[in-house]
Amino acid sequence: MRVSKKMTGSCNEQQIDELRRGPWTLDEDNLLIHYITCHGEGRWNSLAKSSGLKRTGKSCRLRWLNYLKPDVKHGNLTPQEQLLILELHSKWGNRWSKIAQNLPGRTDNEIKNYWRTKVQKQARHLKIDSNSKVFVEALRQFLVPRLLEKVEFSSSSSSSSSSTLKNLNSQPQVKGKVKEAPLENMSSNSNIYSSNSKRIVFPYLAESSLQSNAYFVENNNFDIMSFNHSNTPEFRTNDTSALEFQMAEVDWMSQDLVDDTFWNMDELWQFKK
DNA sequence: AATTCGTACAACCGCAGGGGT
DNA sequence: CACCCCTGCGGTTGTACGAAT
Repeated sequence: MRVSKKMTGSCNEQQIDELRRGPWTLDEDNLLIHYITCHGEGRWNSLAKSSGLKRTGKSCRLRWLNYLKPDVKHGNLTPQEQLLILELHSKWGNRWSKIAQNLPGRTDNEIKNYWRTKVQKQARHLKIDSNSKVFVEALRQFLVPRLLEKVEFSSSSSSSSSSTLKNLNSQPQVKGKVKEAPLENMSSNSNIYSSNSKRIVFPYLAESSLQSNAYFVENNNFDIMSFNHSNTPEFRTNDTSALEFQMAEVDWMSQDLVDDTFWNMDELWQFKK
């Protein structure tokens, strides 16, 4: 494989000829890990040259940040993380790196892939533009409640302690405009699930119901204060009347959707039985 | 069993912005 | 100020793999 001259930065012709592309081998991974362990990360172009890797600095950086770095989480996104992505995407759009900063251990690339393969897939299925208000409403009305129930389900089944989801109706409810969530609590340097009772408010969700919604992260669990999606005033707007029609047209329990883990209702129905 | 199709995800690409000279 | 280099971001592509036919 050849690498175009444009992408190589300061490489000369001979170096370009030698550069490798495509999937990383185990040896290359080990070499990169070893080099960064000894010399630290950064200065990727010089790292690429000094390490002996026949890769561009860009490629080394990407491989390290997205895959090899020790604190990178691998595996499926939890329902909590999915909710957070939906929430943050509704606020910031395709600002993947910014979103990733609030999901410790998750990379922008992973979140971007998740959005494209799982969320946009549903938009295609519904024949809705994934950036449209209509699709945001669809997520709000159909996906978010399911994810919330998944969170509840996983919490109640995985923990016997009182740290599971709790109805916090006895807590003072947030009235009016919901305050911006203290997202700094979820910075990349802190584990959002590890601190005790850090309050996280999802304004996107809050806006979707007459009563505001607040979630408490406590001992690895989200606590639902309230989620009253049936009272969504926006659903009475002109914009969403079209959505109602489309929702009626789409079989949300079709095999295609059910098979998808993102929307899989199997466990939910099992839970409800 | 062979082929086609769809999905997930790793990797690449172009571009913009910042810092140094 | 202009230029160069480096870094990071977001969009896109390539490919491995499992499911469906």
